[in-house]
Amino acid sequence: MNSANGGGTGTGASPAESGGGLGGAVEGVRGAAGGANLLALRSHNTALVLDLLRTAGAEGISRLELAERTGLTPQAVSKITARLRADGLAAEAGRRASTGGKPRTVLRLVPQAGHALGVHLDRDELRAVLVDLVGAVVAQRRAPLGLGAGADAVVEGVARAAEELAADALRPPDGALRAAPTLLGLGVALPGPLDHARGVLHRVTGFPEWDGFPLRDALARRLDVPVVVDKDTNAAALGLAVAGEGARGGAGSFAYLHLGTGLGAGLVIGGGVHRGARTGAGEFGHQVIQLDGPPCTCGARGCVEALCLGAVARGDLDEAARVLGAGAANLAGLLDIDLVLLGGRTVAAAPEAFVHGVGAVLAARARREGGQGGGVPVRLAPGGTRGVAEGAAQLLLAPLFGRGDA
Amino acid sequence: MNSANGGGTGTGASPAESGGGLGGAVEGVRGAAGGANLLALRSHNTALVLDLLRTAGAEGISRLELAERTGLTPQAVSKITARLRADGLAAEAGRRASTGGKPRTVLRLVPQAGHALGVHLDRDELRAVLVDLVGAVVAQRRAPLGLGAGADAVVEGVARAAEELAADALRPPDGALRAAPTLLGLGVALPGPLDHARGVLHRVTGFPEWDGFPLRDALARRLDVPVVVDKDTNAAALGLAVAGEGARGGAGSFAYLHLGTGLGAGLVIGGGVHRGARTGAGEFGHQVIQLDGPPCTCGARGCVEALCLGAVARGDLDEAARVLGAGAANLAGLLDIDLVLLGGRTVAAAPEAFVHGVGAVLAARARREGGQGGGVPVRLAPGGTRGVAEGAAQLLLAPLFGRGDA
DNA sequence: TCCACTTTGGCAACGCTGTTGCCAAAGTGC
DNA sequence: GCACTTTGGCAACAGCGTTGCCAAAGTGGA
Repeated sequence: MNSANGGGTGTGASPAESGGGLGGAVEGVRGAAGGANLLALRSHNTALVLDLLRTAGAEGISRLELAERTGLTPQAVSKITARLRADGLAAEAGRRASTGGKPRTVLRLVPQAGHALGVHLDRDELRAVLVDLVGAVVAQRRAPLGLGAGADAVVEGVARAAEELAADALRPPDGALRAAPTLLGLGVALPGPLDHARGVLHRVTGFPEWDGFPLRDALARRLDVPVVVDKDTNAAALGLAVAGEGARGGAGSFAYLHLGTGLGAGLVIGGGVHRGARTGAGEFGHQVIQLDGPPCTCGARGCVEALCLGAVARGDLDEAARVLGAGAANLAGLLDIDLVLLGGRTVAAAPEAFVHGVGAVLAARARREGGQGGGVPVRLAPGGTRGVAEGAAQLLLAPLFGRGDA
Repeated sequence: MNSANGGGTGTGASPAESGGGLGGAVEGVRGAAGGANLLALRSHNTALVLDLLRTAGAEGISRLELAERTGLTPQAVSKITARLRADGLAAEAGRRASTGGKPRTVLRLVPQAGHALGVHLDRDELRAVLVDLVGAVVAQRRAPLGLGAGADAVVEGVARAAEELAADALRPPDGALRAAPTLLGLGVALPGPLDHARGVLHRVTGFPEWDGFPLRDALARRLDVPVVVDKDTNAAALGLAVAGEGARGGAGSFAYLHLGTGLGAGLVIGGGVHRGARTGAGEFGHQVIQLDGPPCTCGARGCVEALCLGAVARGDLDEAARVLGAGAANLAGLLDIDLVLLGGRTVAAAPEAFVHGVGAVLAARARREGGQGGGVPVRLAPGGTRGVAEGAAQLLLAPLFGRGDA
């Protein structure tokens, strides 16, 4: 309910013409400062139903089950789903076995009703995907990337990859992106802190010329579609949240810890990504866990990142995992999260060592506290780096399903 | 929007008879799992208006200003405020200067329209307050407390203090608490982890006999009013949030760090207290910031609490502040909060040393990050320990103003 | 084969929400 | 004293979820 910016998908570009009935059906038009009108009510309930339809996946879900899960009356669900069917977002898909009366009709989401582009800008590579409404990858592309080649070149590279993907998979009549009626927009994930709300980069590690570059507006102007930018760890976390990790009842909270050439985190609280006041939350790597410890690249001493990567460089994976676990335990204690997911190249190189090592620290902490249940579970994040581009695309899909900023 | 329990004030006791129009007017009856109906819509908007009325305080606020701030139409605000006036919750209070037309009528909250009891159980003392709708203390009481005297004695002591306060200040006809039509309930704050949702204590430091005691239900049965229990740090943080600390536009987020005989934190995110999945969030004191450091009472090594209190014991306040600052910087980086507030007896003994020391660490961190604005501000929490009982009372008032669990 | 029963889910009427159009009330300023 | 501006209530309205009712579509026993 507390969404300061109007939904998170706003850009400087012109508003969508609500073509095809998708944009207009679910666009949460909420009052400037929290006041909710009937449109907002409808949007909220529609998003809730859509989210359940998405979670149900291919096997679908019945109207009555939707009513139970949402708390709405069956008749309200019928009206909402009728609207969704009319808009092409949902469809009937067979029926359940009877329990003595008329069998329940099963509804499912129509994946082709909406698409989103996601781009992951890494240090040396660009990875772009086109996903449908359920998050399945429809098409993908890779290209080498030189962040040092200047803003115009990178923007052009991203735009061209996006256009090619959309042209291949959506076959628009005249080649313009906007002509594809189901394209919701483009999400971009990249390393380093940035202003998610305004779409402006702060610091791209190693490339100071990017400081303050308004990437979102530049891409929105170039492509004429809504654009959202976010940190790579946030995109990865969002992708994991949508994929069902820690989504127990849709209100799960977990931390995704990414250990690659750096160490960052994405926090999911209550089903949505927590970005904080200045969208700078998740600065996990420069958490100090060793006062006056070895110097870190950030200028401080004893950061988890420095200690952990130092241990990795020495080949001491047990120590690396222990250090990472200490940071994870601090995080788990502060936020009382449900789950810790580990990812990134360094973790992928020795998954068991990290999962076990971090898990051991968290289990020890739980025992000290009078352990009920054995502590916060630790798992390997499925998908690896592959998921970042998909998570970036989810930045556009999330608002449809009521997963705005927490 | 994600409130698993129905509003946070539910108890095992019978529901309020909605007498006087206060209970029925604002009780957020939301669907079981997020589905919102018209009643929920009304509750939401009413709470929003009440919150703005409370924030406006004695000087009041006009209908049009309410409309601007909420995003609702003036007519909707008129309807809502008419209902509030009919229920006795709001009243007209003069008018503004004219700007060329009819002057605006100023509305204000009627403080006497509602009351809540708050009790702070400390190690050796019980402190109870009765506050009105705006949070002003109407009456208060102190009593010695022996947590070792057994559950029945403590429950009886709390109940008696509550009854005396209510009898003195509310003058109920027959001495029964329920007879006081404006009493919303009782909030209890005490140290140590507990289950806020169920009202069950986990561990009260030094008194293992309290483990698992269902304090909320015991008090609710004894007094026959709604009861909410919470950690003392959460209550203090809630009290500070209501008092306007960090409430820039009602969506502020800050951390309250309490340094007394222990070290704990209360987190306010988006105007509401963040408690986490198992209501165990805010475990700040046992954050490890010195791997393999000196042993802590919790069994781990290098906890902030151990390091900080150790430095205090040595008389090295600069080091204590530096250590506390390191923990605060970790927290600020993870959550990207707006403000850090310091409180507790140990801080109160040397406020400047801690405020400056912690502030220096946060400022240094901001400089390393390319400082825009000088880092997260650090201030002394006003009110000191006095605020905990008032914050406990706010546990009952918060739902009226839309400040449920974040 | 028929019929009673159960369960689903649409139709219609309804209550209540915020919204819109209109206008009386209450000021200012020339 | 009159034109103008601004506030805020009244009445009609569209749209939300809700309720009452009933047709549709199954099962299961006679």
